[in-house]
Amino acid sequence: MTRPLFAEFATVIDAALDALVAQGTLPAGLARGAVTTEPPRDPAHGDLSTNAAMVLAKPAGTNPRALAAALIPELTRDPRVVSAEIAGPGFINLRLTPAAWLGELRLIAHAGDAYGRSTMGADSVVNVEYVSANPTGPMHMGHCRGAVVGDALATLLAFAGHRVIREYYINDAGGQVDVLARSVHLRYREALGHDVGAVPEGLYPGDYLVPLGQALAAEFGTAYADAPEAEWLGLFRTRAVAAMMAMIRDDLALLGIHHDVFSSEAELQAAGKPAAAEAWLRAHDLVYDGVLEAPKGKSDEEWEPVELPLFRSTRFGDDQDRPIRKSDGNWTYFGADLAYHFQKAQAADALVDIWGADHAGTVKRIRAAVAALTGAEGTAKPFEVKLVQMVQLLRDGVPVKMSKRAGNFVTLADVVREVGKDVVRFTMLTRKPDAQMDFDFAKVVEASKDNPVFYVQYCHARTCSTLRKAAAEGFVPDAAALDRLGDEELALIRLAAQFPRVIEGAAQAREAHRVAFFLSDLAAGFHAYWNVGNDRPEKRFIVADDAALTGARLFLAAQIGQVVKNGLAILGVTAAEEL
RNA sequence: GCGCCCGUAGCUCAGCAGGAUAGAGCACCAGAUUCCUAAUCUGGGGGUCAUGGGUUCGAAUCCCGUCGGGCGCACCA
Repeated sequence: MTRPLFAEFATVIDAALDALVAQGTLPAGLARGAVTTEPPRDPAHGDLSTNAAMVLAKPAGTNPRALAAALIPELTRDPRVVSAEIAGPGFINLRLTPAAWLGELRLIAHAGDAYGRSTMGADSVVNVEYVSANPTGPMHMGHCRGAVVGDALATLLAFAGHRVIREYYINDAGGQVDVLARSVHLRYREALGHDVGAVPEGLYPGDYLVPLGQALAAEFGTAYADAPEAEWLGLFRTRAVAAMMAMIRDDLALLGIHHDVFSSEAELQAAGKPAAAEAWLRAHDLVYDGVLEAPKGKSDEEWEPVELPLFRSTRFGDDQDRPIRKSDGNWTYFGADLAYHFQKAQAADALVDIWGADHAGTVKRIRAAVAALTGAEGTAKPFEVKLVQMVQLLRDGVPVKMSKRAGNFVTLADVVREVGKDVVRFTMLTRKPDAQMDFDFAKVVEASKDNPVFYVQYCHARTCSTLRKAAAEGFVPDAAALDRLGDEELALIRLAAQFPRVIEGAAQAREAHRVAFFLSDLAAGFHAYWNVGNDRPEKRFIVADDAALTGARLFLAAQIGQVVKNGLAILGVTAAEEL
């Protein structure tokens, strides 16, 4: 066998359905997309369960149980099937031979680091844009979750057979980076000995700009100290953004995150991309000059009706048409972002954006833009925005106070230094992204079974230590006597064998956290099996007077460790060999 | 006023493209541990899946309404 068991049986079921079609029992051409092959919720129901009869009964004009009855003789032809029975409303439950499961164990050993890899993605290109923090300062914890979620998703998609582009969009064209440039200029003058006093309201106060000011003072001397802004703004902006991006890359590297592509908004604009997009949209009557309505529910005292070039996002489900340029003629963030997404779409088959939840309000317009720009001929490129909720930092249950104004936010680098990359990454994936989460410094480093990070890593380390100890006693993993493995061991194999399914499901849903939850389950299963050995020494991995059984058990331990390792690799977490 | 996300056990959360008796951990209760595989273990109680309708053979899951919580609502990125 060269394919994971669940994938293998999906085709077995498919073939059985084909046989029914050939017999004339089942009409040809029925859509089988809803047919599933999965483990039953209750293990007592068997090893594999399919809903094929239930899903196809209606379109076939029959009832589920009758269809199931016809399907069963076909399914039991497979020598790996011990029994097939109809259950409940029309499920077919299959029991497989132990040998089938032992084969899966051999497959894990054979595939090694590639176990779970899928060709589902069919080499299609997915662009995952994540982080994209403004280049105005170091990464703080607000960016962290999106960074980890995006990075793990990118790895997951690659594992599932996609070609992945990891991309970072640098917002280096708006007013924020002018503010940055001014803030740096202040530090530059400060470095030259000018008395600058307190950092004025509206500029970035953080100390991280001090070294840059000093470097610029060393490089340019007093040349720009009293010069008008127009003479230095562009230069300082460029230098500041470059310095901030270097800092951000270093911060990301601490988490093991490396993007393939960094796209600059300023370069995009300089290359005329937004203008080209506007022209194209105007030609298709998707941009027009109009006046927005005053926002409802707000006082309209400050409201001034202005004619602006508006994108018809309402045609694609947005609540309001959106301006792509400001009244001063500059591009709005959206105007540039729209062109940016078009650019990304040209180099990819599908797009995923990872955004902070505070940007939820702009999802509709960008979705509309992608639909408009990529859907002109035929179907639009698949595009998803994944929102990531905020993280509340706690220290022993007490919220960590942060004030952006004072500049004393907790940086990502601080947190990684304190608790480590692996803890940060795994913890960020222990909750679905659209739920808020707490990150408690005390809890995430706790070495107990209550901490999933530890629990999963300990599982891997335990398999390693077992193999080390066994080796010292002269035992090695050996598949020769796998048939000595019993029900407890087979249960563990069944659990591990779900890994390929989990990968495909998670990739399809673009949800890397499912991998983390699966690993917790697998670790729980492994630890539970281990604990059986407490009371029953004959169930331990090393049974000193039975080399064949010990070899088989060690083989099992090695493969469980392998699956945990593969899962952790997707999450970007080190599979430590000892803790 | 509108939009988006959320509402599952006392607490923190899963629930896999609707599927079989809704799961896990914590907490709680009752036991176990002279054996070192104790970085504990076994067992147990506990849920009208916010709520009211609808679709379906079948709904925590899909649709609509209501209540409650969070976030966002012009040329700021």
